[in-house]
This record gives sequence, structure tokens and C-alpha cells, in this order.
Amino acid sequence: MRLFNTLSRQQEDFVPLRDNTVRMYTCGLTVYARGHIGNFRTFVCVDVLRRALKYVAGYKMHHVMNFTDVDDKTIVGAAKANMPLREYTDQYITAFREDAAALGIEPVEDTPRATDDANLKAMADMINALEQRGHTYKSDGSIYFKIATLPSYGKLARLDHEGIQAGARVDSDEYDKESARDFVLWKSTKPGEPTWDVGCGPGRPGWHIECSAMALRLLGESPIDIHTGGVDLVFPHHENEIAQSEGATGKEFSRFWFHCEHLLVDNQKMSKSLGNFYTVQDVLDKGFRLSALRYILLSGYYRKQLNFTWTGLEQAEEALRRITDFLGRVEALTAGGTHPEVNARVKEAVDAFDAALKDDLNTAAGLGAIFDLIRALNILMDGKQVGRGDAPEIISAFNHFDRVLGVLSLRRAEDATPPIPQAEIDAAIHARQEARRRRDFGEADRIRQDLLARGVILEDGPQGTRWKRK
RNA sequence: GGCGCCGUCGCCAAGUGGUAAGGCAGAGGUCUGCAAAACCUCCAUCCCCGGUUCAAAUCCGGGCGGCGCCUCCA
Repeated sequence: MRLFNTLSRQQEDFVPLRDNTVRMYTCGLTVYARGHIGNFRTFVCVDVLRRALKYVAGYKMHHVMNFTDVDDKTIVGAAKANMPLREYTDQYITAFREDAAALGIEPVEDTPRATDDANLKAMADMINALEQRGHTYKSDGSIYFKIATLPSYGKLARLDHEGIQAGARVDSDEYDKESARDFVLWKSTKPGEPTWDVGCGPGRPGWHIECSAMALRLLGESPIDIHTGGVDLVFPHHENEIAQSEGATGKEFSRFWFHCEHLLVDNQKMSKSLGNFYTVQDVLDKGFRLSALRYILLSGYYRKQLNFTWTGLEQAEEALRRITDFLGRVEALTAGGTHPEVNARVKEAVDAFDAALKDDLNTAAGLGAIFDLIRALNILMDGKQVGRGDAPEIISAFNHFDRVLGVLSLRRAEDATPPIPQAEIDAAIHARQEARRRRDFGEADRIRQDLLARGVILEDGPQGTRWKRK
């Protein structure tokens, strides 16, 4: 598997360090609000990475994705809502899980949250280790990381140190730092704020320490294999994670850094602070399906910005329809027999698909291989060159594609819940058949129109009438 | 101001030295009671200008345009 590594700014061959198991960490959501589809672009891309590592490269996964459930925004939000912090963040964790499931994101092995006792303890341990190695200083009860003690600082972001200007950084907590570049590891308690005393004084964790501590606690000894997140995390978050982890252990933190580019709206970054975001629910409210959303999110290269448009969703919807219609056609095959030509085409497509995914997740090329196969097999079906006996092989190839893309199963699940009760559809199809037999096409068309208006499309074929969701 | 990414058909998007994948939309045709679906055919020389090369969308230089990071952020 070739993967672009932000650390080297190059594609590299990826192989897990130990036990054929990929130890991967993903920076998850800060749970002060519902995630938007820009957030989910990253999580869908990471999901495709995870699935490609499992189902194409054949590795086992130990994948951790955290929830940041304590920071300025969660604290302020909980106070405003007059709720305990934990209860406040619970809502958004639940919402995230719902949205993630609805988008076909595979559950990962561990989903720690920062305020779990074991994690807070791990943070304190790491801070103490940093203290022993002389990387910290205290000021007003807070503990800071002293960047000057780590010469390699900046290796990920490759930022000019002088470019990080003193005073430019708006630290809402207004603690005293020796240098603008230094960052807080543990924040001293302020009145009315939640506080923990787990071994490095009363206070609460800084943003970066949780990921370093949880990654190493759950994934084991450094280095872990892959660390992922959105590009905006490269600096300062990931740079600081490296500083903490490598400062504390003296060993490389993560071998690969995988970053997803942003989702744009109107060619601008989609973000909560700009207010130009859509949620999963917004997409549903507009009448689109989440399979289409997932399709559009994974159809381009993950390292390229993706401009989100409703037109794009419509196009994704149609593209997906082409695939599912094809599969419907395969499932409806009646003539017997198998054909070597089918076998050859399928093998070709699977190889091309796997090669594309192994090439730094070239999903666009992978989809190209799928559509090439669809065209080839449609031509063969038209020429009666595909039989019932070929179907299992074709279907198993598409199951393989979808283990990685995770979009067809989503579509099927959507289709499995018809907008009208199944019995009603069947009755309408039957009534329409009767009308057609009488050559009462006015009535037949009326029935079809009626179903269409209620979200069901009818298609007449040689084997009778099929229905599908609009 | 510093660092980085990007600019391929109406829209989306692969390809990164050997003569432009794929999807959507569009046009014509086959099929159909009509549709739909499906199939066939058609539909770009790659932002501009120079340069390197037998050969460039692909490499180099210079423009123009867009975006991101440098501050919470997926």
C-alpha cells in the first residue's frame, strides 16, 4: 500500500510495524456541537483508509478514535445549557455515532473520551515524564511545554519558527507563557470550571495532551503506525502531539501521518466558526440520501479540496443509481450457464480496483474500474452472454468493492425500507398489470404516476415489473 | 508577509514524459403501449506565455486565478 506521509511529504510504502496489525489513531470530534459534513468528509476518508487496509491489503486493525469532551467550547456550552459537562457532551457523542452509522462508517476498536479516568491518568503520567525530562515549566499553576527544549519541533508542519509570532496567538485562557510558541499541557483550575487532580496538580487537560496519551495508552509502545485527521490539525495540534509524545518517550510517535483535505462550500472552508456548514440532517431534509453523500465524499482524492454542491449530490445520486440498477439486472438473470468472458472481465476489474486503492487511495480510479466493468457486462448481458451461473462471481466482486467503499450496502439498506408499505406496492403493480392487459394505458400510467409521486419508480422488463425507490 | 496545495469537456473527476479513464448532463439511434432502465454512436488536447525533450496535460521558469495553514477548527 502506497500512502502519502505528511511527515516526508511523499508517498511511501506502508506496512504495519508489528503483528500484521495496523495501529491507527484518528483525531475525532470535539463534542460541543453536532458534526457537519465537512467533519464527516474526514471521517469517511479515514473509514475508506481503514477498509482498504483491512479488505484490500489484508491487515488487522487496531483503530482508535477519540472524543474531545473537555475544552473551552464544551465547558462554555455546558454552562450555557446549565448541564453537567459529561451530560452535555454525551448528547453530541450520541449524535456523532448516529450520523457515522448513517454514513456507513465502520465502528472502530476504541473510542476513548478525554475525561475517562484512565485517560486523565495517562495524561498526568505523560506530563510527569515530560517534567522529568525537562520539557516543562509551570506558570500560575498551569504546566507548559517548552518548545526550545525539543530541537526537532516543527518537523511535521515545517513552519518557520519565527513565523509563529508572539501575541498573534489568541489564548482565551490568558495564561502566561515564556514563549508564544509554547503550549499548555495542563491548565490550572479556574472558578466554576471542571477540574481533576490525577497526579500533576488540580486542573484540566490542554487540547493536545489527550491524543498523545490516549494513543499510546491504547495502541501500545511508540511508534504507532498511522495517525490521521483533517489538514487543519497539522499545526498546531499534530505538531504538538509529536512534541509531547516524543519528548516523553524519546521515541518516534507515529510513522505515518495521513491528512484529509477540507470540504468547501462556495469554495470556502466549511466550518462551524464561519457558519457555512450543513449537517447530515440538512442533507436528508433536502431530500437526498446519505448513500449519495458518502459517494460524493469518497469519489475524489482525499488530498484535494472538495467543493460541496447540491448539483454534485444529484450527480452522485445518479452515478449510484447506475450501479444499483446494474446489480438489479444481474440479480434478475434467468438463463443458465457461466461464461469465461465474464470471469476475465471481473478479474480485470478487481485487479484494477485493488491497484487503484493501494495507490494512496485512488478512489476515483477505483470507481472508474467499476464503471468499466458495468459497461462491459451490460454489453455481454445484452448479447445473452451472461448467465445465472455468472451472477455469484459478479456479485462477490461488487461485495468486495463495497467492503472498501461502503456505499452500496448503505444504498441497499435505504432501498430496503420502501417509502410505501411493500404490500401496497405489490397491489399497485398487480392492478397496473391488469390495466395493461386490458390495454387501459390511461389507468396504468395513472398508477405509475401515483407511485412515482410517493417515491416509487416502476420499470417494466421482460421478467415483469420491478420497483425501486426514487 | 511566511509556508503549502490546486487550475483537465457544461458540471464532477482520473491520468504526472509517449500521444486525454470514468460519472452526470446533452444529441442521434435500438428496445418499449408509453415511459424508465439498458445498449450503440457522438461530444476536450488539458488557465496563459516561454523553455527542456524525438515526444509534455505531465518536467523547468514566469504570469494569471482559486483555496488552505500560520489563531479554536475535520
